[in-house]
Amino acid sequence: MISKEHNILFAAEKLFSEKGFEKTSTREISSAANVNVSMISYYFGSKEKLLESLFEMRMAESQSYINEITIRKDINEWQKISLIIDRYTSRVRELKVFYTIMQTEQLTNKNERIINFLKNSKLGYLKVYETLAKNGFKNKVFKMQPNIALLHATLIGTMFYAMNGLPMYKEYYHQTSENISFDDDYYKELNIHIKQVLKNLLGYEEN
Amino acid sequence: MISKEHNILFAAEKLFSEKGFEKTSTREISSAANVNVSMISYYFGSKEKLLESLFEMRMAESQSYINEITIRKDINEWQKISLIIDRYTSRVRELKVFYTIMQTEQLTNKNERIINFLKNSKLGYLKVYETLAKNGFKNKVFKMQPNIALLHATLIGTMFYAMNGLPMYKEYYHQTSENISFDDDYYKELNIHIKQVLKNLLGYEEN
DNA sequence: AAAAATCAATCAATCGTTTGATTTAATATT
DNA sequence: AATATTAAATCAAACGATTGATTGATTTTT
Repeated sequence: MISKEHNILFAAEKLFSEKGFEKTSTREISSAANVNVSMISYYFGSKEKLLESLFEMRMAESQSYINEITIRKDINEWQKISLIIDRYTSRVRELKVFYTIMQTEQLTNKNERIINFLKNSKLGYLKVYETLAKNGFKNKVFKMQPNIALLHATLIGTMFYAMNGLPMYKEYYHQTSENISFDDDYYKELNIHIKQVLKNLLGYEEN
Repeated sequence: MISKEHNILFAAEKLFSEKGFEKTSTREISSAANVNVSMISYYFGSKEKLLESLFEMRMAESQSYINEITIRKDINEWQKISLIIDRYTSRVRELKVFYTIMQTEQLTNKNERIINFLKNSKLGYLKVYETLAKNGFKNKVFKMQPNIALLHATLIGTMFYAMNGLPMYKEYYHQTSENISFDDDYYKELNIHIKQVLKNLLGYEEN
């Protein structure tokens, strides 16, 4: 059984994603979560802190798998990057609602805690890519040393923009929004596309 | 002399970009534009329609230069794409405030007129890239025929994500936000980076 | 019997918008 | 050119609605 605290969190996540933080009222959240309005303040303190809690939860989840991959010694740097892309693609798809919120808040949010979540997350990724690219170059896996910030921008930018564009793309090809196999193919293609772009940027050639 | 109507429009654009549409009140807009609150309804009908007017203005501006480039016969397909990227990069930088709004509204806005502005804009770009890629392949300028939707996602996604990431990137390198030559270099690098990615995707090789 | 959870009701604040009066500008009439 | 008439622009004040949050009583759990 899921606690009321989690009900509020998940209901809020869904609504924030669909309508944005400001357009979502605490009354909407509470009725979607089947709790009294006052429960939001009771459990989280405020609507603002509810958003912070949401970020706290989702950001913590994503930290773990990166280290897991980077410390492996049985695969080379490209295979590590390839794995990170795989995990990230499926995670972004799985948590589409949250990543929509993240993108929005990245653009206008002034909350210090949230800004810090985003900053730390981004700097963490940059550090990982930098190390992998450097080691990969040293080990002759990669032939080039691209600008890591731009490489990251391309990776994340492509991922998010392709994700956001899917509904329109789907409509353009006269697909109903329920057709999930269309989505599967789309994300599969996206995954290959991103890897191809990164291969080119890093100068990686398969044997 | 600029009319009050324009004052409102530009004040709103700045505020929407900084705080988001919902967090910006009509009173803030009116005092930033040095007009009475009621002037918003008087000139635009409502706050919502003010946003629509803003989209109408900015979207109309961007349509023209694309056709201008595509119909040229003195340059090949890669040169056309290269030119479009140049124009788009400088435009996005110049109208950063508006494109921030555009990105936000793309994620949560439900207004039909705005959705249509965005849809038509995107479909227009896709059509242009599709034609250029096809003709370029036929004329042996390009060696590959990539997925246009994903190519577009990479182009736009990289551009926006790199743009949004600039302040953090700047802070990371201990640059003051007033240092514009840092920005110049950054956008120059970004421009080259995007072109490199597209060259790889299209299979274009310089002579 | 103490603590935690839940509730309906209410709070002040802020929101977008409208009102009706007033001023300014444009047009018509003498 | 001077005056009268109409239209456009501007304003302070107020509107009803909604917002996030809190209260203090009540129920449930420990």
